[in-house]
Parts: sequence; C-alpha cells; structure tokens
Amino acid sequence: MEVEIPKVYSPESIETYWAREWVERKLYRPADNAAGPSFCLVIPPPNITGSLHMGHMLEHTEIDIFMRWRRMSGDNVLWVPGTDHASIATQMIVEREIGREALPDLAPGPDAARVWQREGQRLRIEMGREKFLERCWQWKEANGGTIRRQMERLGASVDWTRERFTMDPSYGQAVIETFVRLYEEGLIYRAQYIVNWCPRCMTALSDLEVVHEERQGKLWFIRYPLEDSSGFVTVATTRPETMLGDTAVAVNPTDARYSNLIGRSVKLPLLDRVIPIVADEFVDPAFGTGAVKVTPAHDPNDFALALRHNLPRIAVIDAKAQMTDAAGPYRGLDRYKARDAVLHDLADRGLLEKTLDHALSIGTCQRCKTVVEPLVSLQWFMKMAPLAEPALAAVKDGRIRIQPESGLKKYVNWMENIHDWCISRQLWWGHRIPAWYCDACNEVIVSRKDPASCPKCQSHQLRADQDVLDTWFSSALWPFATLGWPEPTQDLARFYPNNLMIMGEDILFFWGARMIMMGLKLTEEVPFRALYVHALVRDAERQKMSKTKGNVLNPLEVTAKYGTDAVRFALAISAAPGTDIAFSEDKVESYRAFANKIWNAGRFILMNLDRQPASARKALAMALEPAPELGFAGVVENHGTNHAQAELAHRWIFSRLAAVTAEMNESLADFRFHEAAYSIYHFFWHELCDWYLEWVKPEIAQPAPETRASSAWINLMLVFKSSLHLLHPFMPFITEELSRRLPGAESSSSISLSKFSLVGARAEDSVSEKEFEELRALVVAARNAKAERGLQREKPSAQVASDDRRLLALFRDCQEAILRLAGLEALNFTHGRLPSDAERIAVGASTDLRLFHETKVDAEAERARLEKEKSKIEQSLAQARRQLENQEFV
RNA sequence: GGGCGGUUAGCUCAGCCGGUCAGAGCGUCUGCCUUACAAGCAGAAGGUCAUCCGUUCGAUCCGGAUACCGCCCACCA
Repeated sequence: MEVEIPKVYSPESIETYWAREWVERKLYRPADNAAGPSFCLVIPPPNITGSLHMGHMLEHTEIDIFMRWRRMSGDNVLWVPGTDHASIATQMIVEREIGREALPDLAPGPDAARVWQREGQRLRIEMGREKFLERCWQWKEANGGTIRRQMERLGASVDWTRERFTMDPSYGQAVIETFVRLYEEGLIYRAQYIVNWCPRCMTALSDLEVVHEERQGKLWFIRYPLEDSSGFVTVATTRPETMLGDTAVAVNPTDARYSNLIGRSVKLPLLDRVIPIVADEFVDPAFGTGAVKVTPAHDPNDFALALRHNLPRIAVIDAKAQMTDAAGPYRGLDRYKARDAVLHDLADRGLLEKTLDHALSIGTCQRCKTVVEPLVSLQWFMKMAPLAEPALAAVKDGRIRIQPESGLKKYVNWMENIHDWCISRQLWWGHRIPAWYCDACNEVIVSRKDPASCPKCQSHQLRADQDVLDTWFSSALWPFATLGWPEPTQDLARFYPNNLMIMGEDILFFWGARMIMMGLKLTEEVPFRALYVHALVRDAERQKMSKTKGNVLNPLEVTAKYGTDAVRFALAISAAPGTDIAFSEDKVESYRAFANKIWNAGRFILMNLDRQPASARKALAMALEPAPELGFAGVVENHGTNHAQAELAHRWIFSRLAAVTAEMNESLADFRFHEAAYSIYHFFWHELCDWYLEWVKPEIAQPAPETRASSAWINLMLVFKSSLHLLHPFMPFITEELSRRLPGAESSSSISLSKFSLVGARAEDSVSEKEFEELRALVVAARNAKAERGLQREKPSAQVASDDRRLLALFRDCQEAILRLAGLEALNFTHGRLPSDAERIAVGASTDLRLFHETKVDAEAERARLEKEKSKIEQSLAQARRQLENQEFV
C-alpha cells in the first residue's frame, strides 16, 4: 500500500498547524528545575505601533535559529517576548486616528495625514490626559496582538507565558525605581538647557532622535554697524531670523582683522539693541567673515559661548516656532516668514552684503520630519559620562562581546563622545516622571510613592510633573525588568545576565549602549554577555525598504506565498555579518525549492519504507527508539549488492555528517548564520540527496528478508533523521512534520526538544571519505566525458585503468554503483595506464578512463576543448613547479 | 568635519588564520519527463578578484595611496 504524500510540498497547512501546536503546548517554556545551563535572550521589543517588517523577520529568524540550536544543544533556553509602548510613535498614531475620526471625509494621503495629525493633537488636548490615555490603551489592546500573531506564524520559539510590555504595572515600578535611584545619586538632574525641540510634536527630543539631513541653503552676510557708526562688522549666517535674538558678536582672539574691535559694541540692525563684540576660541577665522553673530537662545554653540561670556539669552522663537514678543515687529510670524521679512528689511537698509549658496545639514524630527528648533527649556537630563566609563570598560575587557567588529567600533566611538541625555518628553503616553513641585517653597520632590505633602514645608500644594520619559529610558531596563527587577526574583537569579542580545545596528546607540550603561549601574552586572549586531534588510536594489518608496515586503505575504521555512532560510543564508542583505523573492524561491527537495527526500524514504514488510518496519522502529548515540551502525548485510559498495557510502555519509555538525556548531557559535545555513544546504542537497540516496537506492528497495531491520535501513534512517535535526533551527516546520512521520518517533516529543547533534565525532572516517571521493571523481569524469562527446543518449562501455591496485579493487567492488550513476553499460579494469591517445581521460593522479562508443565525436570541437584543458593543466603544473623549485616554500 | 564599510562571473552575493578558493544562488546554453523531486537530474560557458604601490619565496586575502559607491556620527555659524 502506497503512502499518500503529495509530490509538491505545500507549507501553509503544515506551518499553521505546528505554529499553533507549539504555542498551545507551551513547548518553549523552560522547565522550572532543569539541569542544564540556562541560556536567556530577551527580544528587542517591537513597537506596538507597527506590524512586523522584513527586518523583524530577519532578527527573529536569527534569534530563533540561535535559540533552537542552544535548546537542542542541551541548554535550558528562555526567550522572553514582549512589546514596547513607543511613547512618541504611538501617541502620534492615536492622535492621527482621532483626527481622522473627526474629519472622515478627507481623501487619504500625506496631506490628509498632516491635517489629521494637527486636528488630533488639538482634540487630544481638548479631551484631556485621562481620556486620551484610555484611547492609547484601547489602541494597544487592538494592535498589540498583531505582533504576537505574526511571531507565532514565524515559529519564534518564545515563552509566551513570560510575555511583557514596557507599560506593565510591575515594569512601571522598575522605571520609577530607576529614576529615583539615579536622581538620588545625582545622575539625573533638572536644568534649563538648550534642547532639540520639535515644534510639531511639541516636545523636547534627545540628540539621537534628531535626524540630520543635507540640504542646500544659503549663507547670508549681514552688516552690523558699530555703535559709534565708525563702520560695521559683517557676520555670516544661515538663519537670519535668529539675529533678532543676538546678544553678541564673536571673533577669534587671534584674528588680526578684528583685534581692535574686541570689547567694542555693535548696534543690532532692525532692533537697535547694543551688543558687545567678544573674543572666543570657538570662532573659526576661516569661515565666512570670521565674525559670528551669537544667539544663545537658539543655537547650541552660542548657548555654550554665552555661558562662557555671561551673555544674556533672548528667546525670539517659541515652542510653536513662531516669533515671540522679543522679536519686536516680527512677533507672531512663523520662523520662515520671519526670515523672509528680516532679509527684506535688511536689504532695504543696505545691510545685506551678499548671499552665497551653502550646503548645510539640518536637524529634523525623527518621527515627523519637522525641522527641529533649538530652544532653551527646563528639562530632565541624565549625566552620561559616569555611566559610559564602565560601559566602555565592560566591552573592552571582554565581559561583553560585541560582534561583528564594525558594531564594536561604532559603540566605542559613540561612547567616547557621549553627551548628557534629555530624558523628559512633553507627551502623555509613557512613563510619568515621578517628580512633584511644591508651589509653596519651590521644592522638587522625586519619590517612589505619590507624596501627600511637601517634606520641606508640609504644604499640600503639590504639582505633579506632567511629562513622561523618553521611551528608551524604560527600554534600557528591558533585560532585567522583564525578569522581575528590582525584586530579587527567581528568574532574575536564573536568567540574568542574559547570555545574548541580537539587535539591528540602527538601535545600537538608542538601546544597546543604554542597556549596557543602565545594566551596569543598576544591577552591577552586564545585561548580556554577547551582543550580535545584525544587518539591515534592503530590497533587491539595495534600497532601504520604506513605505514611501513602496518597496516594502510584508513578511506574512511572502511567507504565505513561499512558506515560512523558505523565507527563514533565505534570510539566514544571506545574513553575512556586517553587510546588509539585498532581499528578493527570487532568493526565497530557490529555498522554497530546497524545502521541496527535503520534502521529496522524506517522501522517497517513506515510500520505500512502506514497501518493506510490516515486520521489518516494526523492527526498524524499535531499533531507532530510543535514538542510539549515532555512528555508522556497523554491519551491512549483503542482500545481493556488494558488501564493500554498500558499506562505503554509509561510512562516508556518517563521516560527512559529523563534519557538517562540527562546522555548524562552530559557525553558529560565531553568529555566522550564513555559513551554517550553507553547510547544511550543501550537505543535504549535494551530498545526501545527490550521492548517498542515489547510491543506496537499490539497497533499500530490497525487501528485508527477516523480521529484523536491515542495518542499511537503520543507517539511512539515522542519517536522514540527523539531517533533519541539523536543519531544524533553520526550517522548524518541515523538519517537525517530517520527523513525526518517521518510524520511532510516534512519541509526542517535538524535534525541537531533541538533540541537535545525533552523530558523534566517532563517525569521522577519513579513509572512507577519501575512497568515496575517488569513486565520485571517476563517476564525474565519466559523466563529463559522455556529455562533452555528446553521448548522453547512449550507454557506452568503459575501461578503467589504474596503477594503484588498491583503487582498482575499490572500483571493481563498487562497479554496480559506478555503472548506474555514470550511465555506463559495462566496465573492464586494467592494471597500469592507458596509452596517451585522444580518448584517454585522466581521473586524478593514478587513474585513466576510456569510453567505447558508437556516436562519432566532433573532432574539431574535441580538439579545441582538449587544447584548452591542456593549457589549464600546464598552467597549474607550472605553478606547482615554481613552488617546488622554491626553497623557501619547500 | 570625524568614524566605518564596500568594489570578486550577466545579476545578487559568499570567501575565517596569505600557498587545493577563484565559489554559490539566480540567469544563459546543452542533454534528459532515469519508478523522491521539472520547484527536478546530468553537464557547459562565463572572472587580470576596482586601480596603483608596498610587505612576502608567493597576495582576492596583509599594509599604504587613488578612484568610484554606501552607511553612521557631528552643537562648522
């Protein structure tokens, strides 16, 4: 009776089935008192705002491969899943949704989105904090599940019972604890300082959230008349509207052109304010005119310069990027309108000397792309230098291994140039800053619990801080807060420090660096022992995938089309460390073909197994259960086929299996996913399928004569099973499905919980490998010769001649396989070499082959081919000779 | 301005410690529906490993320079 197995592998139903099964059985929840060493990784929590994209899929694939590999290698593995509340991103999305509900008739598009955003922002303030937060939570409930469903479908072997969210109540406790502790240590402070301000989002931003863009701008040269009207100083600026806030002009103290002006004053045009000329090293004499207008309230450099010279700050631009009252006649104008007006008025007065084109880099808001305005404002900051020092040391002394090296270099470079971090955000969705202000005595109270009264003056007039923390502040606690910190939980004891972190290089500073700093500070331990920085997924043209470009591939769509296993494999085999991945459907297609190949190999084996007598099948199942520590099973019975021939292939494949296992272990330990993937791909297809299965075909087609399993079958099953195990971290679904269909696996255990390596090093057998290579070379030479002579249609006879008696005997023993695989009719064997005529084909160093055939060969073509071959051989001969004549080489 | 990476077959890319590495997939060409797989099988063609200069007995690999391409950081008005 034939087993019904479809010829073409269709992953859809199989993958969805196992995906659900794995979750329902809580397969990846580590046992509470397991013996093995623990291995823990916490997921880089995706933002609840987004559905997963190809970058996530790469990340989850790499993590999952690693975790499955560790789990199958005996570790007690925990992969903690979860999501991030993404303060600013979520707030924007919810605002936009509210805006859209209010204005449902707009045709969707970028313009509408802008209008919705503005309207939503207005409505948010109207509806108030509490109601708005309610909407955010609703949104989270509705959308957070998408990520989980996607991850389940991708087969991520996470422990869902430990799923966390950065705004879980207990997580919030960790955030408050952190803030209070760092405040008490003086590492968090509140100050008036110049910050990056987004006038659209109406919040401060950290330096990292400002994206610099190269833009073509202008450099305007403006004349500032000297106070005594004895002339003027010309300054160059890219932002003329800020001149209204100028409180000085600065020149370099060594600049001879201006040395007589230092200490004198100019009259600020348009406002007629008298401001001093100061000398400061910061000024580059070579740039512009060598004289700089100083606007302390709207330029970070000028802010610092003003501090050095005790200059006043005059804010002329407000939080909405409109001119303030201090801007005099320009008050109320938008900053760009004000620029035009200022330029116009300066030109009118003959004070605009000239205008040059000037490329400049301009800061924009990461979220909304609005040009950021540097503004002085009262914010919370974190001192970074004291945190960076140990974070740098931990990496330099190897307590944390960062790979690849490019990631490490970036990390070091960033850490060495670190600035204080503005952590407060004028947003609502997020962790509230645990600070209160006493109206009576101006005391600032930072506390773990809501204070009832001011500890200093007992006043009850306390105002809670309205701001929330930068999302990355809470994310920085992720490796330990997910495990229960600050409580001394069992999970923390077992799984902290995490063993590994895998993330994209785009968040190395946002997140990776900050986790290390916070981990070291708060837990006095590294948060993780290794950090692997993975590449970006780009499209086939190496373009960054983005919605606006329309080149985004949705993982679920690609997965539905080709199967998760194929997509995972395509990603893994493309993931060479340090380089971005050009991802295309073509690639996925070829690994779908690989999945199909695996499927058919399984189908072939199962079909043949089915033809075996029931008694033999039963015996085989028993022989395989429990799975023995593998190696070549030893005896191969002689069922008509030649003993040596049968045994050789088995010995060879076991040896190869051992080698591939070792290779994969080595590659994976070093995060070289592409190498490990390639090893198993090549082994499975081009060794197991192309040679081993072909070789043993006749052998396994034989019905077993007795009621015991033939060792050929035992070997075959063991080899196939081992291969599935090696493949499993990469292609979890198809391997789970096939392994369940094999005999001896009736038990309900999943392949994902069994051993990665079933074959020990004792299977290594260099003699068999070498012998098999000789045979393979002979077969390939015969095939080549046939194809080159246009003999593919016929089955020629052949003569094999070798002066190596041992080889000759081997060939004779394996005659049947050679004839079958090379497509030859008959072989005869001669000791010695063949005469050197055109028909002689060299096989290796000591063997010749000759074909006897009917079809005439194209003599001219053959001659050309041989000439070419000759020159090739001569070349390598010459090289070998050079080397051998070379004393140093020898 | 600072830092980092890339340049290998028509295309997309591997190639860790310098000498059996000049490789894979896709594409192209030839022959095969061989009783697991045409999403397959057996073959073939195709490369001065960007350029120049060093180190070395020997360089795709190490060092330097150049030319393109790309990324990250950056308080140069």
